[in-house]
Amino acid sequence: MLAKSEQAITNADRTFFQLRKDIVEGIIPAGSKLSEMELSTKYEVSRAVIREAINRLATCHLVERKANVGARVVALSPEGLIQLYQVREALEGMAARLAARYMSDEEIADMQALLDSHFDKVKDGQSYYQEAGDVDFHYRIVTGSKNDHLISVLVDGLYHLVRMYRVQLGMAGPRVSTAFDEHRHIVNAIANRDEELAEMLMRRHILYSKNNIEKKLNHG
Amino acid sequence: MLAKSEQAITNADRTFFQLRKDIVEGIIPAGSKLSEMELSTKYEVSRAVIREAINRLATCHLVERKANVGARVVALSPEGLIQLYQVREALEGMAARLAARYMSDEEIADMQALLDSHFDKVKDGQSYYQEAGDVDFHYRIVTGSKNDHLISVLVDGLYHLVRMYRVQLGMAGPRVSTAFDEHRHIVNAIANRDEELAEMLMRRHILYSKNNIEKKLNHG
DNA sequence: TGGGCATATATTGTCGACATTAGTCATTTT
DNA sequence: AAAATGACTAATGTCGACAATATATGCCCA
Repeated sequence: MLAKSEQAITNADRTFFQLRKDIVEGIIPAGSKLSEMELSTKYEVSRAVIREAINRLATCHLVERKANVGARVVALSPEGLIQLYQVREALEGMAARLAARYMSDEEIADMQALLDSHFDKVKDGQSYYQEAGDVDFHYRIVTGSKNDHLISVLVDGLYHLVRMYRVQLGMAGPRVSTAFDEHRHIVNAIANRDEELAEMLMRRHILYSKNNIEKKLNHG
Repeated sequence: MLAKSEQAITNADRTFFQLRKDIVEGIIPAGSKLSEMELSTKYEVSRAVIREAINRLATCHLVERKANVGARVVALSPEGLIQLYQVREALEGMAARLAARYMSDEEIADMQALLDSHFDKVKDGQSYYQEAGDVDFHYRIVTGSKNDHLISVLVDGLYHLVRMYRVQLGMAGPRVSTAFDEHRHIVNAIANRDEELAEMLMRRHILYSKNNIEKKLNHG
C-alpha cells in the first residue's frame, strides 16, 4: 500500500480533508448546498477556515461557487463522467509516455514488483484489488511522469472526482482480472521504453474503464 | 478580437485579476515573495481578500504556498516550460479531437472566417498576429471541445502561465506565418470531422511551438 | 387575480484584532 | 570555536463582528 503523505498542518487543511472525504463518500450529498455558517458550527471552526476549505474544494472541481450566492457540491451526471474520462485519457496517456521516458530502472522494477504482489492477490480471489491496487498503479505512473502539472491536476484534482463517481455509483466490477492484464502490458511497454505504445495502451485502458463504469451508470 | 468576459463581481475578484496581471507581466518579479500585509496596504484591501486572491493564484500554479511560511511567485525555468508544454500537448490535442467531434457546423464556419481575417492581417505584414490571433485560435478550439474540465484547466490555469513565459522571455517570433499554416490544417481536419488527424496536427503544432520558445530561452 | 415593487431576512463578503508559528539572533555550554 | 538552546520578532493562521448582496415575503396596484 502506498502512503500519499498528504499531512494536515493547519486547521484549514484538516477541515478541507474532512470535507473532501465527506463529499466523495456521499455523506454530504451530491448537489447539496454548502452553508458556511452551518459547516462552521458543525466542524467547530470559524467561517474563515470553512471558506478556505470550500475554495480548495472548488479547485478540485468538487464544489461550484457563485459570488454572493454560495457553494454547491457538484452533481454527478453521465456527461460529467464522460468529460472526466476524456481528460483522464489525455493526461494519463501523456503520463504513461513520460513515465516510459523518465522513470528510473529502479522505479520500474519496484512497479513490476507491485504488480506481482497484485497478481498474487488476484489469484487468491481477493477482489478488493480494484479499489486499492488500481489507484496504486495509476498513482505510480503519474508520479513517474515527473511532471508537476500532470501530478497536481490528476492526484489533487481529478482522482477525487473519479473516486466520488466510483463510490456513489457502487463500483465493484468484474473488470479486475482484465484490468490487471492491461496494467501488465502498460508496465511492459514502459520497461521497454516504448513511449508510443505506453501512451496508446494507457489510453485504451482508460477508455475501457470508462465504458465499464458508464454501463453501470446507465442500467445499474 | 474575442472577449473572455471574465468580469469581477467582488473585491477578491478584482484583486485576483490585478495580481494575476502584475505577475504575468513581471511587474511582480518571478520568484519573489508575496507578503500579505504589504499587498493589503498596496492594493488597499484587507488581508482576507489578499489571502483569497493568493489562494486562487495558487490554483493557477502562478504562486506556490507553504503553510505558516507564505507564498512565492513561481520561478521560470526550462524544465517548467517543458513540463507546461507537455501538458498542453496532451490537453489541447484532446481538445482538437473533441472539437472535431462536437463543434457545430456554424462554429466551424465562424472559426474559418476568423482564420481568413487573420490571413489578411498576416498578408499585410501585421505581425501582432502572434499575441492576439494565436490566443484566439487556441481558445476557440478548447471551448469547442465542450469539455468543462479541459476548458477550466487550460483557460483558467495553464494559459496564464504560458503568457507569463512569453511576456517575460520577450516572444516575438518569426513563426507567425508558419504557425498560421498549421492553424489552417487543424481547422481543415476539424471541418472534415477527422478526429485522429486533428489531434495529431494539434500535438505537432504545440511541439513546434515549444521548440521555438525553447530556442529563445536557451540562447536568447 | 396576477404582476411588480418595497421591505425583511438570511447568507456571503470584508474587515481589524488576536493567536500561533517560523525564522533570527544572542547567549550559553561543551 | 561550534553547536545547541532560548527569547525575540515578524509573518501567517484564526476568529468574531460588521457591511453588502441575493432571495423570500408580503403589500400595493392594474
